[in-house]
Amino acid sequence: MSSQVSQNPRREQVRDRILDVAERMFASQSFAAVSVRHITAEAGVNLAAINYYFGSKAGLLKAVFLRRATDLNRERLGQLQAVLAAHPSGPVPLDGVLRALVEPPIRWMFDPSRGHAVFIQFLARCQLEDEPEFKALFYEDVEHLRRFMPALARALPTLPETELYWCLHFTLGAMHYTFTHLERLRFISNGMCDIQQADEVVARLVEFCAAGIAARVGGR
Amino acid sequence: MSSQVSQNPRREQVRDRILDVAERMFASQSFAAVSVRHITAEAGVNLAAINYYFGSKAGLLKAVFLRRATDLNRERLGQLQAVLAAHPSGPVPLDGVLRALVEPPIRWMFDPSRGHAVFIQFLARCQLEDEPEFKALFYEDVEHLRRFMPALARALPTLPETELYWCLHFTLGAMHYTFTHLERLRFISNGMCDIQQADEVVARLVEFCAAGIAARVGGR
DNA sequence: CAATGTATCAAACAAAAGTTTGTCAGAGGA
DNA sequence: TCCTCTGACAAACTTTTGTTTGATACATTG
Repeated sequence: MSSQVSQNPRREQVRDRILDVAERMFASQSFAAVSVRHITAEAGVNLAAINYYFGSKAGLLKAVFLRRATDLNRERLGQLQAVLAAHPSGPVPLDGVLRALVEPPIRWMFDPSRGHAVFIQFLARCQLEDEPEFKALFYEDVEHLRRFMPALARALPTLPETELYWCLHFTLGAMHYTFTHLERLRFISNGMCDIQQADEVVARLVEFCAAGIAARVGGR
Repeated sequence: MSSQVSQNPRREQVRDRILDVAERMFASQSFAAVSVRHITAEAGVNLAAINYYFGSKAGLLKAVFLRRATDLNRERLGQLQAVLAAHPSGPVPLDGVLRALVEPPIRWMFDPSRGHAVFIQFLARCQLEDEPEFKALFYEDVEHLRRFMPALARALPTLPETELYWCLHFTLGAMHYTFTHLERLRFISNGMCDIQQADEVVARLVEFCAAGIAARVGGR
């Protein structure tokens, strides 16, 4: 195991291998439950490598987050801009806005290539970490959700701002739960809800939330 | 600190104090992140007390769970039975079924007395613990959710079973997220969504989910 | 009163944790 | 060739972890 480590002359390889393993472990276990010894052992690198490359265990978590968070937010906002651009004036379809919010992460979730699927679960789990250092990291990430508020306001011109926030909240909830508890849905339904296609999940999610929001508009 | 510990002749007092502190700490931090030393220090009891009363740290978590989980499930199922009994034949109102599902925990969440509010967050967080010993504990708890399926079927006779599971899933998601991320809703809305009343949250949640489910029935 | 069992305590235990250190091999530049 | 810098390594470091151990005080029971 230790003899075949040095067969790769590439420099970045060790760093990326650590990030991949850490991403996977932090996705299924809490920060405190994962030890740097487990990560380095599974990655086949030296124990000191994490402190060498990332300064500390906390630095590693940050690096795992930052490696992909920017890309995900870019996808979301790009899709949002596309919807807004398609409707330059007047109302924007609610479906489109919601889709821009939930489709990119759901697609990542079902993406077998690279660690995209794992990252989504990592993201969902790490939001619950309580250490202030991490909270600040994820609160920065919340900022990009604020960009969806003007779009929602354009899709629902009659709804007061407070209502919009509640709609966003419930939508994020249904999405978030899909990240973390999809396995449980499969279990509780005795395998009936065995989902392989991202499109189907996105369609269900968007339809559910759009209807829930529409009820606020009409049934006031 | 240690001199005023023995002022209470009651036996159960130490046990309950440990449970209260552990419930609170496990609600805001992961299992691995909380040490028995932190718990016992905060509870003002001896370090060995946890192993004495609960056998192990894992046993303590189980005890925290079992202390209130039964009561919560009883409330839920009681409310469900009341709705079903009020409509002995024919269709059951969807609102009532959903309300039986989400109202008890949301009420607990806003209950200032005892540790009810903390327990709900404890419950939400611990569902993500990965150790098989705990997973089994919470999968038992999933069983009582299955009791809601016949009721949902009576409320939505035309919907296939798979659809019912999805509706249950999204509803649990919106509810669950309210448990864990209510603080974030307050933050992202700049305090506009400053909720104090359980009734309002329940009403919003039930309305949102009922409409989302109704869309599946009508817009097929 | 004597005996028993329970609850609490300080102390120690072994294991695991994150981090630091010093050394060595090798590539690249002067 | 010599020097320098980077990366990888084993080893040790200091805390902290969960758990166990006896000893002691006290209430209850015989």
